[in-house]
Amino acid sequence: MVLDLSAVIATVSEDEPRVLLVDANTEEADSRRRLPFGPFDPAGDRTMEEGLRRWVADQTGLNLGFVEQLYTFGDRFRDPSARAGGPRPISVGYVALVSQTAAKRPAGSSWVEWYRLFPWEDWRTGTPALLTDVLQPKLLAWAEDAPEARAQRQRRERAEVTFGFGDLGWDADRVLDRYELLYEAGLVAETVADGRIKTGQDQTDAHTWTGSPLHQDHRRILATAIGRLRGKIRYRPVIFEVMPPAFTLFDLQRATEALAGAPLHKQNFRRLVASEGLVEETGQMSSETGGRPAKLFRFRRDVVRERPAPGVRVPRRHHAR
Amino acid sequence: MVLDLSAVIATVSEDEPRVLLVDANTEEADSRRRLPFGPFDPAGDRTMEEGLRRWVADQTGLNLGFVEQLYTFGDRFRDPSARAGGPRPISVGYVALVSQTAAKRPAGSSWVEWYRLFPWEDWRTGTPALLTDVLQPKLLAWAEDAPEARAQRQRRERAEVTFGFGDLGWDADRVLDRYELLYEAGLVAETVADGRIKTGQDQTDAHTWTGSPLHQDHRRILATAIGRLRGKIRYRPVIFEVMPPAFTLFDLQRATEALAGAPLHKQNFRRLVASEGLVEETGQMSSETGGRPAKLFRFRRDVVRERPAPGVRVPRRHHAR
DNA sequence: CCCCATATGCTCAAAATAAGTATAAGTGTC
DNA sequence: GACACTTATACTTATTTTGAGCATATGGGG
Repeated sequence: MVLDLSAVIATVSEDEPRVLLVDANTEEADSRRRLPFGPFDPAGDRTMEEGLRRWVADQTGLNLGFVEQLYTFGDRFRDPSARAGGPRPISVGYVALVSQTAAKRPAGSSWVEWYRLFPWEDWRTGTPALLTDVLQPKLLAWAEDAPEARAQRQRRERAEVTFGFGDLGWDADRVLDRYELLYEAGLVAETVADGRIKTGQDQTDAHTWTGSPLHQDHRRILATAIGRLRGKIRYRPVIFEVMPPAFTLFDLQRATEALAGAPLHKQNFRRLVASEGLVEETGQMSSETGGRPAKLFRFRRDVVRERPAPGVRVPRRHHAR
Repeated sequence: MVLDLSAVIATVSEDEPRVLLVDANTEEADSRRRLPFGPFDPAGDRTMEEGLRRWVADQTGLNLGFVEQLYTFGDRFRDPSARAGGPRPISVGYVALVSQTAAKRPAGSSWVEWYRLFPWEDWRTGTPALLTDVLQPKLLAWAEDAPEARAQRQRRERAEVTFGFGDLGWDADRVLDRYELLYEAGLVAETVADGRIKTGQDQTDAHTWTGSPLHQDHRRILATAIGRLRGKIRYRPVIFEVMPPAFTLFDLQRATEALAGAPLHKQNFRRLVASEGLVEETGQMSSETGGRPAKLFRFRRDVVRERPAPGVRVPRRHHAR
């Protein structure tokens, strides 16, 4: 049994949320992009989080700000290509945020826009076309494909709830549920790569919307991280971890929208952020906005001493537009 | 390195939330009460959750309903009595709920009211006297006790925020933060037992409010579980996991209050539960209430197909009364 | 000086919350 | 059987929060 630590290191730059992936090794035959990972050294590290910070600094030169343990992934067949036996890989997954200004590009890895890996999660410009045009029909077809009527209904209802079809509404935090459903339905690159497709259907075009398959269950770990971050921004001021020291309120809004994957009402956003005491004016202005110059703000650290659960107000659910 | 699975198995009976603890072994010298735990068998179990269900059924005869992974605990000195070296214990903590009707008492273990382990967390009958009379002054004294003014202020502010002193308000979900602070301040039995008390003060009376120390960091795992459950009841119908098949609305309210540790407004509670479609009438009545007979309700399973995040409305924060 | 773009301030209706009052329908007491 | 007492349930009201829009401010570029 081997225990390692996997890190979802995220940031927001140019209004896009990004995650650090280690490039596929072109030397190897079946290499895939993967999350950075390191061993856990029980002798050397006092805590797992400390161990994580250490090897991330060693490997990437990044100094992590916010770090939180996500989940421990230990299912058999995490790596379907290695069913033969061998040591079972157990990973403790972590999510970490770094400031967009600090996010240089470590050698051998890349900052990948996470909505290129989860395009159905990006509702910032309305309901994703992929969802209505491709995934919804394919999911319903998959439901029909079940052997008996009962299973068909169950599949259909599960799809309706997790994807908010009809007037159910989209629950932004359920990223993992949606990924798992798509995996089962054979609609992500990993299902195909894992050889789990049983039907005669050609579903290899999943690559066109999810990109190439990631290593092991790393896209699942990523989905867990995105869901956790979306929940977290509501009651902890983690959004400021990805911001530069000074920013306009609209910058802050776009970063929030990037993580939340949903558009926000501009006037209300600024009203709430200000009234909750999350930010304070720096006194300076930014004239890079193209129109009227915007005031620059900074994070008001005192807010954590004043209110127990300070975060940006983001609706958990929203509807198609 | 050893990996095991620890379980916080909780229920609510007679309006008290309870957790299953394995009794201390009176044969052994330094034995303490502990959470049930079992090994993780990578060869036998397909998933960790499956492994957990298996050994819980074997050891206790309980069939777990809701099960959720909590956190993986891997700090060095989880067991301060075993600093010498030796294998480092890593535990994946789980929280599980069982119905109060199914909760028989397995041999060698006991259902312990969790507010006997965390008396400051029970606000159902108002602000706990222990908090205002004992813990608050002792925490402030501990803050004063810091070596320099800066550290004093930091300690004081940390105590004020996590315990909501002044008009800050109590954040019911921060159970772990509060336990950790009390541990550092030497105000729980474990600090004393771990030999972490440095000051000359006699603080062994922590036993009088926390009871005897639990094994290793098991009270920390418990605190994590309570916090998680309190958050969870708001957006998942987990409260019904501890209810019998039929119940009155006031039964449901008391179970909710038990987990949340806060009183709820009766009329509003029933209005919300009904309007959210969480329950439906069974058509029967209960006359065991002492006054006017109450209608019996059952959980409406369909609610999870209708709304993405169905849960009981419980305020996250509340104030002293 | 006018147009355009964005920032910022303010209003208003709808919805959700919080906290009552009022009434119903049983049990037990005398 | 009248009455006190207990709990259940229905309904009202004030307040806060939210969602969405309109109006105005202030820069840059012709």
